Amino acid sequence: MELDLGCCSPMVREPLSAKQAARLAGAFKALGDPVRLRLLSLIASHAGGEACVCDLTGEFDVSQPTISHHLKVLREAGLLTSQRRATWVYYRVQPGGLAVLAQLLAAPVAEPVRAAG
Amino acid sequence: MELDLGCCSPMVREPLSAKQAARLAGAFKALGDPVRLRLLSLIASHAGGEACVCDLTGEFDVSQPTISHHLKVLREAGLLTSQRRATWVYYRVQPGGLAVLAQLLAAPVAEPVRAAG
DNA sequence: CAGAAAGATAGATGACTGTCAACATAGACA
DNA sequence: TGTCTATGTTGACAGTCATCTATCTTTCTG
Repeated sequence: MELDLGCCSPMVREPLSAKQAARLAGAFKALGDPVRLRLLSLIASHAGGEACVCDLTGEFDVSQPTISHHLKVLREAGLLTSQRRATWVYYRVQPGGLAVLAQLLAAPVAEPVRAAG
Repeated sequence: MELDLGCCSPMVREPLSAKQAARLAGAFKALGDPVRLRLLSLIASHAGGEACVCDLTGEFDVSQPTISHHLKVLREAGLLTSQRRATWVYYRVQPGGLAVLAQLLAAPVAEPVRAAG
């Protein structure tokens, strides 16, 4: 999944279409779990920008299969990529995945926004 | 709820604490529904930056109580505020609510990120 | 090939969530 | 006061999700 949204103007400028909303909601839902958020930030801030599962499981109170499940959710949401090297599987943040979401949340809400049209 | 996170450096710079992650996950979970995403963008992009429920219900295929429920979720996530004026209840985007999340997602992922510390 | 280690998958289960119909509440107005 | 309109709340139900244990696949090493 690529999180291609047609494009990416802030959602406070004009109403999202139902289709865009469905797509985006999937990505945000993936972020809507504390374990997954921490996984993401652990991976992103890890040396080299990548981490193997063995680097991650020790950080949580949940089982290895649960970690594996969450990684899969993040991968299918277009937020992570994985690569097997020898015995280990390395995850890294998908370039641009978070950026698309950040841009959509970017909000000039300080000033009144007029109706699109 | 105020979405006060201590602060707001990008989550790709250093690992989120479990506490921060729990707080943030609640906000992202609120965004993780297509109806709520559209509600948010409809309100934000509506004339005057606000909309009453009557402006919103017609845009969806779900019942009014369901819209009311979603608005409550967004309000409790710190993303919307509401104000009753006469018969109508007006919702507007909570200033800074989305901005906190956008900043957290802000990601210099193009360049390799080194381990924190 | 056997065994070990890393990670993924399958199936089960309890908790949560989105939805609706029915009812309750708040304000406007006769 | 009573009634109408706009919203919110409650209770129920079906579907989804996070989690676990058990098992499987892949890869390395004797």
